[in-house]
Amino acid sequence: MKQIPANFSRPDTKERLLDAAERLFASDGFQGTSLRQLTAEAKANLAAVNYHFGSKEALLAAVFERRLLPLNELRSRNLQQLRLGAERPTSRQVLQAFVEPTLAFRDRDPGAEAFVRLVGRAIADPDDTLRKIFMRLMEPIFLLLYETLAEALPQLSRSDLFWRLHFALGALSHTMCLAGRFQIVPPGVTPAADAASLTSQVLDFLTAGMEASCS
Amino acid sequence: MKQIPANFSRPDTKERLLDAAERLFASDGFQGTSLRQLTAEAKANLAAVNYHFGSKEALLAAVFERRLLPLNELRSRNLQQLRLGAERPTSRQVLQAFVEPTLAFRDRDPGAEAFVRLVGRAIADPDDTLRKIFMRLMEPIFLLLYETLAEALPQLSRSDLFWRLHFALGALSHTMCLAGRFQIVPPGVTPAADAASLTSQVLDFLTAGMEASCS
DNA sequence: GAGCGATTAAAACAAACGTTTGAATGGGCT
DNA sequence: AGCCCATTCAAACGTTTGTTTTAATCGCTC
Repeated sequence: MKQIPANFSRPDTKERLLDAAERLFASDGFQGTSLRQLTAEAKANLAAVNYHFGSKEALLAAVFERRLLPLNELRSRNLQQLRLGAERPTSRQVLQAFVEPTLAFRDRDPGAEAFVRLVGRAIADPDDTLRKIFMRLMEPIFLLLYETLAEALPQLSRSDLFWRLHFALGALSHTMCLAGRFQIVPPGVTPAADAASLTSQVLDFLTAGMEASCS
Repeated sequence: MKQIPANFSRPDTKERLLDAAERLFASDGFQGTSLRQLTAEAKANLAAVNYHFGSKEALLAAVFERRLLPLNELRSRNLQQLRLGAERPTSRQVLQAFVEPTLAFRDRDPGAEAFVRLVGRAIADPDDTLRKIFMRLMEPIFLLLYETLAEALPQLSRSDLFWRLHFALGALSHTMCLAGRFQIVPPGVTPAADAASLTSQVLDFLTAGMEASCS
């Protein structure tokens, strides 16, 4: 016999599913997260995913869109402002416009950290579905970032810039993915990881790398 | 009725399984690769995996050990030589000792490219099993790399160096993972990807980043 | 030829999976 | 009260999965 709770329908079911999905996709991956696990964590019924989102894949897309669209909106605004400025932007300014909102995003609410981890890993995820969703959402901002950096670094060929941007994105993605969790820590190392000092450190590294002279 | 081929037992079954596993784990991930898919590609029977390796997980470990142990041996020798030298190594020399064999590895045989992709992704793989195998095998060389860099960059605090090493490994991993395959290419970009010029480019970037002054 | 051990095969097992189905529930409206 | 629609529920469906089981095959040795 079916068990139906006293307060049958809850208006926040969709949100609970998104929150649980965000956490579990970040920690266990898309394939490593079953819908039964996910709906248990969300205190929802298994069929709720198909009802609200249509499929597991569509839920994944919704998880990404929920936060990545606003984040990219913010990044895009930052970059557009630099391009409209009176002076040519420096590479540090461009990178900062992209990196700062990204790393600061982590502290906005409890779920955001999981999201940052998920996005940090997305670029290299073995799952085609996940990687394709991510790339679709990232293409416009990637191209804008690339073109804005090209303005800042006119001495670099487009292909060299392309490679360097990938090195930079690799470094940033790894940083996001780590989220201050280290499995191997050498003696004498106590890595601090507040967003502001981490941002400063990664910008030092990336700016120097982008501006390096060719050998 | 069982179908038994004329030449019943083949001495290379184990190797074919390892090769197929390497390719499929690299392209589809550990979880995304089924044993049926894998044994079909290896032209072996489903039970062969359990017979020769004991489990899917043990096969994964064997795939990693087959190439990563010799690669790390080579990296380790390179680094040890630098530490035994008369002069303090430069950060570029240290990074080169680590990066060069890694990117050059790709060209040694047809399967090695898949392996490089697999390793490039391993650091951030959502699958715990895979990541743990990888980290177990990487811990000694990671610590050696860290300590050798500490010699090269005595002006950096150990914690700053730790972060920068992670930025560098993120950039390298992403490069390995990409393997010259790009989904988003801006107009006017024709990225060349031969190992030697790629190595030079990534070393320029990483060296500058490691040596950046703090802001 | 018989026995042995290594190797291979197909079938079987138990579990897990995303999706679908049909019924129940609750709130709003007439 | 009855109807409608949105939402939730448990069961069912068909498929897939890693592992195990049992028997057959082959080469070697005596």
